[in-house]
Amino acid sequence: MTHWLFKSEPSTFSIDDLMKRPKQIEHWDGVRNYQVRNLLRDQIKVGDEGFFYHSSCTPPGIVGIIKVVKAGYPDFTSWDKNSDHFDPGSTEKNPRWYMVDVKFVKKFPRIITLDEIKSHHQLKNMIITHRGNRLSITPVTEKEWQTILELATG
DNA sequence: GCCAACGTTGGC
DNA sequence: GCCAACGTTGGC
Repeated sequence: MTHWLFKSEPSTFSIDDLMKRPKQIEHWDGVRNYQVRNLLRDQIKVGDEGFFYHSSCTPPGIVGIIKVVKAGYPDFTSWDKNSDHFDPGSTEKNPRWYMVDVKFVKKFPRIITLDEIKSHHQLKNMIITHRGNRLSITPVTEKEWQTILELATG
């Protein structure tokens, strides 16, 4: 099983929003980056777990865990003219963008802030700490996964 | 196929 | 609100 980090702006979609969804499941739509599209289509599998990261907020950081419950399938918002994520180059017959379904697993008792990640010797190389990183989903190593779990749950 | 311009992301 | 980073676009 691979671990991932899913980044979202809480003003758009937060872990609390996910908790309130029916069955606590939501599709992770709107990815419009080819590297991340490839991850969604080819790499991210049912049963994979990921951290939920809040970005563009104060403070940014990891707030909990989610689980993949449906593997990559076409992102239908891409051919919805009324969607913010509409892409005329993507059609139902020839989809360009993919998404997965994720389910809420747990919310941490405290946020693991980006500051804390950057200053931790075992976490400071996480992709999330890289300046200018624009990938909204990134792989997390086993070591990083375990280290953060320990920080979050003591 | 190069590369400058442009748009977006996201921390600060 | 600024700006660095970097992916994407489009002219050539």
